[in-house]
Amino acid sequence: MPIESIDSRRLYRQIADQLYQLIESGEYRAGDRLPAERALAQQLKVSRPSVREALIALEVEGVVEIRGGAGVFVVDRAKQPTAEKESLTIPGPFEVLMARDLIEPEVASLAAKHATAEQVKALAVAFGEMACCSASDPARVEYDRQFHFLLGEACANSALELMLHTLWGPRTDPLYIKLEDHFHTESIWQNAILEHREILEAIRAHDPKAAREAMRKHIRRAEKRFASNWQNATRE
Amino acid sequence: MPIESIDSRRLYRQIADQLYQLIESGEYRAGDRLPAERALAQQLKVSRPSVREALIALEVEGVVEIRGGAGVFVVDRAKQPTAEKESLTIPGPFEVLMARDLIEPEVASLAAKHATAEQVKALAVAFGEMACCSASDPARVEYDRQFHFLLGEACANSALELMLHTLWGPRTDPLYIKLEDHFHTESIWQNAILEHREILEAIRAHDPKAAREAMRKHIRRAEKRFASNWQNATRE
DNA sequence: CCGGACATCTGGTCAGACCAGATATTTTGT
DNA sequence: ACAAAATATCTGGTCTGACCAGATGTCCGG
Repeated sequence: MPIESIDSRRLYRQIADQLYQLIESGEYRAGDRLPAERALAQQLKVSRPSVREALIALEVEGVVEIRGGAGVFVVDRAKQPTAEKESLTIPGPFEVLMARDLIEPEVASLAAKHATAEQVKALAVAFGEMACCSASDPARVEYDRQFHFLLGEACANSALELMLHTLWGPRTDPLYIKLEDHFHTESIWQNAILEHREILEAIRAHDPKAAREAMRKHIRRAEKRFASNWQNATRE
Repeated sequence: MPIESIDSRRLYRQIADQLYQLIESGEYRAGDRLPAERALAQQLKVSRPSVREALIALEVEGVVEIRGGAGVFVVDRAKQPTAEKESLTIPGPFEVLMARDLIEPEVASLAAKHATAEQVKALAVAFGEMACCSASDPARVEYDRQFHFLLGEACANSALELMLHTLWGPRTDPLYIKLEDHFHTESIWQNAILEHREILEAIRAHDPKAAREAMRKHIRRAEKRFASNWQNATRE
C-alpha cells in the first residue's frame, strides 16, 4: 500500500499516521513487534531514514517503544491518557470552583501543619507582591496563582499539589480567570487581598483549623463574586 | 559544547534535550530561528540525520516548528506547561490515597445525584466484569480503574473528573497498583468487590449519602490493605 | 524606485554503508 | 541427551554524501 502522492504533509508524518492507523485498527496490538525498519521502508516504498523519523515521532507520542537491537513494539494502552485527556471536556468555572472548594481548604489545613519557615516566608513574599498590585494590574492573577501553588508545596502532599496544578492549569482557568479579572473593582480586589492575608496568618500561626476556614471562606466568596460577574457577563 | 560520550540515551534524545535547554535558558527565544540543520550537525559534531531526528522529536513535543525551506523556529510559549508538570514530584501511594479520600466520596455522592440510567448501566457492566475476575487476573486493575472513571463521568463535574483521571493516571499509580496487586489474596479481592457493589447500589438508588459513605469506607479499607502490604514489602 | 530573474539557503528525501547490542542458532563440553 | 558457550544473524543506531524542491535574498534591468 504505497503512500498517496497528493499528500502535502511531510513524509514522516504520513508514515507515522499510517502506522498509527494500523495500530488503532488492531492490525498490531499492544506488545506486538512491528516489522523491521528496513522491511517497512521497502513495503511503504520509502527510505529507511523516513521510516525512522516516523517511528521517532510515534515514540515521542508514546505510541510505540523502540528497543535497540530488538525491534519496535506497540506500547500498552494502560499508559498515556493522552487520548483520554483530549477527550475530557474543559471544566467550566463553576465546576473548577466546586473542586477547589473541596481540595484547597484541606491543602491550607495541611500547609498550616507542615509549612517550614522558608515556605511561610515564600508565602509572605508572594502575598506582599500581590498586595502591592492594583486591581488593574494583569500580574495580579500570576501572584494569586503563585500563592496557591506555594500553599500546595507547603502541604507536603504531592498528590494534592498535583491536583492544585491541574485545577489552576491552562486547561482549566482560561476564561474563568479572565472573566473574574474583567469585572474586578478596586474594592473587591482589596477584599481578596484581605482574604489571602487571613490565610497567610493562619499558616504562619500553624493553625490548621483557622487555615481551613479562611480558605473555605476565600473560595466561597470567589464563587459569589464570580456568580454575579457571570450574570453581568451573560446578560449583555 | 560537544556531547558527552558516557550518555547511554539515544543520540537524537541527547541533541533534543540540549536544544531544549538552549531554548529554556533564553539562548533562543520564541520566534527565533535555530541554526540550519547542517550547521547544527557540524557544531554538535553529529550527523545531519541525527539532528533531524532530534528536531522532529522537538516538533512533536511542540517546542519548535519546522517550516520547509525556511528554517526551524522556536514556538511561542502560549502552550503546555510541560516544564511545570515535569518538575512536580511523583506522588507516593499514601499521598494519592489521601487525595482520593478527599475527592472520591464527593464524586460518588454527586454521581448518585446525577447519574443517568445509561451511566448506571455502564457502572453495572464494569462491576460485573470486575466481579468475574479472579484475584490473580491482571485485568482486575483495569476494570477497577474503569469503574472509578465511570463514576467520575457520572458526577457531572468535569473538574472533579479531571482530578480523578490525574489521580488514577500513569504518573501516580505505577508502583502503588503493582504493590497492592502483588499481595492481593482471593478473600481480600472478594471484599473489594463487595465494597464496589455497595457503591454501585447506592448510585443505583440515587442515595448520595450512602454513596459517599460507601466510597469513604472503600478508600479507607484500601488504605489499610495497602498499609499492611507496605509493611510486608519493606520488611523483606 | 520597482519588479522580475537568478543565485543561494533551507529543509525533504534518498541510497548505501558500518557499528553495536539483542536474539536465535549451532556447536561444544560434559 | 542436556546445558553452556561460541557463533551467525537480525535489529536498531549512526554516518556520509548526494539530489530535489520550496523559500529567501540579491542584483540587475526597466
